[in-house]
Amino acid sequence: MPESFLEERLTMCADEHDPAAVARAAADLLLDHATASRVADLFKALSDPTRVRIIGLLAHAELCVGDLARVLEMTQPAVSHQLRVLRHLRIVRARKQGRHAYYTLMDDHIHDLFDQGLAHVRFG
Amino acid sequence: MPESFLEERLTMCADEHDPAAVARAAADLLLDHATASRVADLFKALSDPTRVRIIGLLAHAELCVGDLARVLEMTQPAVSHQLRVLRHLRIVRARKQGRHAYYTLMDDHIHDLFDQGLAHVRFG
DNA sequence: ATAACATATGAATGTATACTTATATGTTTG
DNA sequence: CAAACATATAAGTATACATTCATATGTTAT
Repeated sequence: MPESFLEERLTMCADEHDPAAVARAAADLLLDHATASRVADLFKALSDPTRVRIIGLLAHAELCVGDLARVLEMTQPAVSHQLRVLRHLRIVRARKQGRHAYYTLMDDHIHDLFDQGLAHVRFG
Repeated sequence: MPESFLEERLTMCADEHDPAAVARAAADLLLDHATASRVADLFKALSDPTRVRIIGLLAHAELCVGDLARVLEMTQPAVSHQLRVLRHLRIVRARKQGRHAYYTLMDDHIHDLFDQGLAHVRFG
């Protein structure tokens, strides 16, 4: 009964059930490499303390690079590098005005993820 | 007006506003290092394609190490290594029975995060 | 134009980490 | 007890990456 494996969360084990059924059921649940990599990349954005702090700040306000560096007490190139990472992951957006670059979060999904992760750490 | 910075999402810039007010407002929003690291560690669990696939499987069923390795088409030590990482991050729990170790997700928060990340990748 | 400033990029370095091969620990079966 | 099996760990390697220092690009002000 391969379907039953999918209905609810129970134990699959090739030693105790039909190995072919287990293999088939698990293969249905398994993410392909491409999707798994995209999900991993998304979470990688929030897997570094500096980026978490940056995202936490940008969740509330638009800030320029210099202020970010000042508040984080980090060098400007270090902050700029992380902003580039976040930019390439399409998590952050830069608005250039004069000699400043103002950064904000690209969308609210990241904001939601951030809040959920923070909540899990604080009460959970 | 430092409070106004906190109310809504707007632009802060030490060059255009009172630098002290910006510094104070941003410092209020800034996560401390310890919290940021814990949040980062949580997301680190989902920042690797292999772990994403493992978590995706365990979100639906309890599986033993051998089956995980078979389904993922990876060596047993490689899977065991990632399971140890997830165990140390308290994201996964092992139930030992006989010569098998059955793994499940520790709690549903991870399940929620996984779903949200996957949704963001698939639609959005 | 030149100086001062804001940001981005490049090279280099140290550290973390994902996987492999080999082995150790512990469990069932003969 | 011995053999086969399931899982965990150790050592080694290769890659990824976060930061620093130095420099490049571009903007405003004098």
